[in-house]
Amino acid sequence: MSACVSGTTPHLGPKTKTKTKSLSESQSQSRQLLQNCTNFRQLRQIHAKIIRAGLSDDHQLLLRKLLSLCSSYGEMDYATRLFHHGIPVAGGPHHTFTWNLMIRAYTSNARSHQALLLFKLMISRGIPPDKFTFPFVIKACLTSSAFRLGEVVHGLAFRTSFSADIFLQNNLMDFYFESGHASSGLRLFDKMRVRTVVSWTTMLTGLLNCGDLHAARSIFDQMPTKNVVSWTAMIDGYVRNQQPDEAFQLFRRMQLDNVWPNEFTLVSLLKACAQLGSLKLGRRIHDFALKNGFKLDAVFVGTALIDMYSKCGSLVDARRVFDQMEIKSLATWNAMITALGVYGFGEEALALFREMEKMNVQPDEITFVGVLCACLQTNNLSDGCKYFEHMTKRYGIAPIPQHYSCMIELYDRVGLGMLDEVGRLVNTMPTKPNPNKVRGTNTHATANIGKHAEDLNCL
DNA sequence: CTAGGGTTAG
Repeated sequence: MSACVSGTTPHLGPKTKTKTKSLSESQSQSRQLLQNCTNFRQLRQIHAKIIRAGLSDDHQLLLRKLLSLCSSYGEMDYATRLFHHGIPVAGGPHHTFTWNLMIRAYTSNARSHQALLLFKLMISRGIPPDKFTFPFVIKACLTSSAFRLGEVVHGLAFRTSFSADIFLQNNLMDFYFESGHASSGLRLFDKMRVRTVVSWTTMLTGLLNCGDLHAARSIFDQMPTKNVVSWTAMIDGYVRNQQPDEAFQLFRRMQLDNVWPNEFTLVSLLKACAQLGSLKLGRRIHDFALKNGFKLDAVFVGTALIDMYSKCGSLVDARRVFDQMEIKSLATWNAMITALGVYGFGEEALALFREMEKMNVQPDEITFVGVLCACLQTNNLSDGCKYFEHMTKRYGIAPIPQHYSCMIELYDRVGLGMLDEVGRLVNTMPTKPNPNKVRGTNTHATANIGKHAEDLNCL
């Protein structure tokens, strides 16, 4: 199979028609091929074939298929060129779909700025937006923090009949809450004539994110129907407010309501176990997850388990879960490295970090909190300095207060007579250290670690 | 003809 597709500039091919095959025939063939397309390489081959075969008037359909595939492969540069070559300049109402598709594609590929530019172009070209356009654009405003523009778009939609659309209203509520204008979000919610469970849950999480647990609970109690997302949002609200008992109470009520938990629910409950330091409860959740077919490779659950075990005093179980996970995320590595460091296995933590590097997983600042903590555990000042430099020079990661705390503590313990070095380090800090926080990086339930000392001997 | 939203780790 030839991998080489001529040229990198995509377009939708010659205007002249082929004589060998009927157009509808080759078009349905291309459609079939696109249906089974699994990667970008294949896509380019199919695209080349489409160009060779020529296209009928109905080529918008193939264009859309190509565009949505590009979007799912993250190939937005290719999609952009395809779009601008393939979209008719004049445009008409039936092309709105294609523009919407592109706007959404940019946003879901972290290019919401381009999504907004395209929306402006769409308006200036006179392509009429429809009820799908506005929610997509509001989403783009949210992810690119374009608050003023969001307000303008809201106003624009308000002058159309689309402002009554429930999706747009939910989106706008979310937008106002997320950009710190809770009162606007609240007003919108109050004015809504029809509300879905999503409207209520958006309201609920909006209030939780403002830190208003009471108002959130009141909304929760007023909800006409609740689903697993609403229950989980409320449970997680209690966890975030350090009320694990309340979280579990709610979980029991949820089960009485015959609502089945999902991965999100389990993650929240595991966080609650960690707060309680209850290994017993944590193991029960773990058993529950295994019995009910929740995969550890659903990375979030696996990582939450590692964190729970480590905070509840069982490093062995944490390590076991880690080793069982075939798919690991950056957070998974971070959780395990941090756990080893906290338990005093500094060498093992550093070994794991090197293994992570070998697997080409890019570390972040949290990774280095774990790494520097590990150096602190082994009182190894030279390692600490080495990794501190490794972090800033090799990875270009800017130090955060916890890094400085670790380093200062290290100098303090090991580097007697190195006061000059400490002073130099402090002077490079963007913000001055908070003495109360110097030892505050360890959130583990330290009291439990002693109780499970036998676990440590197994390592 | 075909689309869209709300809860996730350290």
